[in-house]
Amino acid sequence: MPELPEVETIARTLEPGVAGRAVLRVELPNPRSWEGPLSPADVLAGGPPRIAGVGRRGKLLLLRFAPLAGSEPALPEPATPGPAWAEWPEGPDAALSATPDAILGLAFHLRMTGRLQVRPRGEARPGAHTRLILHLDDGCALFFDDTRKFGRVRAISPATLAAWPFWQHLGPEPLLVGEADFIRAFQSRAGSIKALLLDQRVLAGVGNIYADESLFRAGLHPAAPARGLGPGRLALLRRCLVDVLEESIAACGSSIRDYRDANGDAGAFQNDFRVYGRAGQACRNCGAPLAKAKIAGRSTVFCPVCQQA
DNA sequence: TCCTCCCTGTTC
DNA sequence: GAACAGGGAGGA
Repeated sequence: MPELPEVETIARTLEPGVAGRAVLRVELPNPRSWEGPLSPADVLAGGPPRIAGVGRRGKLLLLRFAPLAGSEPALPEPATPGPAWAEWPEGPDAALSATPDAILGLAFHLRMTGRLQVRPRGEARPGAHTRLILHLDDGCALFFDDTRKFGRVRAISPATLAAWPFWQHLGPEPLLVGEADFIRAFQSRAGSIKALLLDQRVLAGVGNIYADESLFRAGLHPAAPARGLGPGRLALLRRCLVDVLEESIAACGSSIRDYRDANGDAGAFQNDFRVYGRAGQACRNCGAPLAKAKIAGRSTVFCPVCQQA
């Protein structure tokens, strides 16, 4: 279940193997994993695109193409080094002023079980769960595998990004949003605090794991109406969410069962979970047994003593 | 605003 | 052999 820290880790580990490579051929063993108005053929229509880098926006992993020779730069270079578009002040939307039909790259949503991995020459045969293969000019191939077929990939251009509601409605990055904007976003909507944390229009990149972990750290009951929370408690939630996301990124993410980074390595943050997956076990803070309930349509683990509405 | 569906491997 | 996991689309 790649959430923000896992996608960030995949982006960072994937970049060395693909940056500077050209995509010679796109193989699509499972067409249902491809979505959007642009086809794989559109990606190659202007000649083999060259991969400039790997980024992230929310839970989307972005394979960024270099501009074609002779055309306007489709995307500006990130203002800060590193693969994350999230750390890019003006964001990829700055490219909307560029050629509207230029292929900017590919956007992957890994959902539950999606994996990205570069395989060396000779190992480029699709497996049972391979959904997409990008054949690169060094003989290697980038594999998109996804056992549960929930993951999706699409080609993006300025025009299709502008017409993609999910992209247009994505909320701010949790690691970048300021305290005042965070508080405003949560106070302006109805619903439980957990439902809002999971809503990608409020914040981009938080899933079930980091919602539960940040709520525990902030001492907030997941079913608490967000509107009833004062600015102080929301400010604390933001601090706890930033902490847990940064700790997880430092640990290369959480591996429940499926998640691996682009090198095939597991993360380590699952060892630091305080509530997720620990229903019935003792609260690390007070010793009470952790409760489990379905909140916002997701299984939710929390401490009924430490977390209050 | 909440429910169902999509998927399949794992667990009960 | 059923329940469960879960992000987002789409419908009630």
